[in-house]
Amino acid sequence: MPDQPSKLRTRRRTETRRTIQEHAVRLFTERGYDATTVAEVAETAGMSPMTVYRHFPTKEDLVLVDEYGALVAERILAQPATQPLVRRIGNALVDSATALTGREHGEGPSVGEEFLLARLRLMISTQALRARHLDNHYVLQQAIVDALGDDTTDPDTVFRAQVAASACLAAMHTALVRWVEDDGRTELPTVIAKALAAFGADTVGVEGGDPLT
Amino acid sequence: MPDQPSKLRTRRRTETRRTIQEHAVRLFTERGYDATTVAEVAETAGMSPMTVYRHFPTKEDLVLVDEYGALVAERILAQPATQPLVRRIGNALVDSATALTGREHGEGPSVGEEFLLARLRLMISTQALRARHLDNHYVLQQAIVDALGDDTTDPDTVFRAQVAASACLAAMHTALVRWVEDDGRTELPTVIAKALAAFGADTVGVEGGDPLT
DNA sequence: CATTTCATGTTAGTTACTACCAATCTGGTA
DNA sequence: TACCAGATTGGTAGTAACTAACATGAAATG
Repeated sequence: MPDQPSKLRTRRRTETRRTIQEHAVRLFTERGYDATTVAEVAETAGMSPMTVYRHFPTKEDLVLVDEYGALVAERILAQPATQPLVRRIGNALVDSATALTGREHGEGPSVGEEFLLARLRLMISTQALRARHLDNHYVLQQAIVDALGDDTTDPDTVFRAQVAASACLAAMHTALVRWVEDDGRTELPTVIAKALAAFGADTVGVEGGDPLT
Repeated sequence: MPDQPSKLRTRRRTETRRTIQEHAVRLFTERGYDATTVAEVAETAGMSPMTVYRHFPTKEDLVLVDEYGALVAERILAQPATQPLVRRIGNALVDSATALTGREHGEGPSVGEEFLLARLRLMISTQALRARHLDNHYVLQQAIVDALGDDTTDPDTVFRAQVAASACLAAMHTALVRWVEDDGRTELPTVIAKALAAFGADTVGVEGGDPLT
């Protein structure tokens, strides 16, 4: 039983995955998500529909790959537990976004970012995709709460963590939408920080906004 | 051409709607949502599948009826515009919940509330339903921003309103989950208020929590 | 080279949903 | 009462997203 099932096989595997996904996103963008069938995607990618289903369990998964979840959970752990909840979570979200869309100052969206933008455009404009994307946030929320590692015996503590996580994720999603509407011209971490600051400042009232703004 | 197409017709219409929905929720709860076909629901309700689809465009809509959206939008307008955003929205959410689950003090869940609980249990445990439910929040968010009626020319103001609305709705959703896990023993408005206070207090930091807690 | 494992293809089936047409029923009118 | 217009329902056929079961070719291991 090979722990690393032979480099060549896994390479081809991820290769075909990429191929399928790129063709899918392109077709969806051109003709619309609902108007494109999985069979058409398969044909364009030069394979049978079954193969597509083997790599992506549902049509939605052709667009919704979650590179984000693992990053966030990892960065939550890096935050000092002394900070207030929303700050720990917020920082982790901003850091993850930085890691995801790393670009040099002054540059425009990179190639990878253009792909991300295309996918997000689909996720926001298509009902089915938007719904599943928001549901992914729901499980990411659980991951964050777990990563926070606060006292899990006290239901009230858990509840507060859940509220903080869901609220932060919602703010981040709003930031994502704005980022897309701006075609990614502003840097993503900046927009997310702005969103978090906005809802933080408003919650406080008027007493001096966050310097992040 | 009768403007009010004869009371009796509309009455029967809403009647069959209720019938279908009750049978559907019961079957879904007993056998599971995915394991129950629309054809089975139709048969149980004593009608053809076509009729079910005439009354509910999708299987998901058999569970997801939104009595909440209109209430919230209406109550946003009732809030004084001097308050900070999250308070205006939060108050509207709590008030709407009160209106929705009005019960006398000391009572347990009413009949209507039991039905609501059953539907929410399905919405939370079933992927497809949970996703669509969260997506409904997404459109409710837009309704709230519109109802706030703040300066729509300044993109930053709109952005802040969107962030506040989405964060509040996320907090409310977390409250809903908790309410369901508690089988509705605590009163819903109380739980929602607690959630909003939690994320408000945490955002502020430590400087004196909200008296709502 | 033999064997086992994996990626792919084929076929047939289920189910949500749509389009279209026919039958039936209801509410009001001549 | 007889009748008409519109609304409600039913039936049939079709599309498309999946799933299960089996066969085949290529690749990795011994």
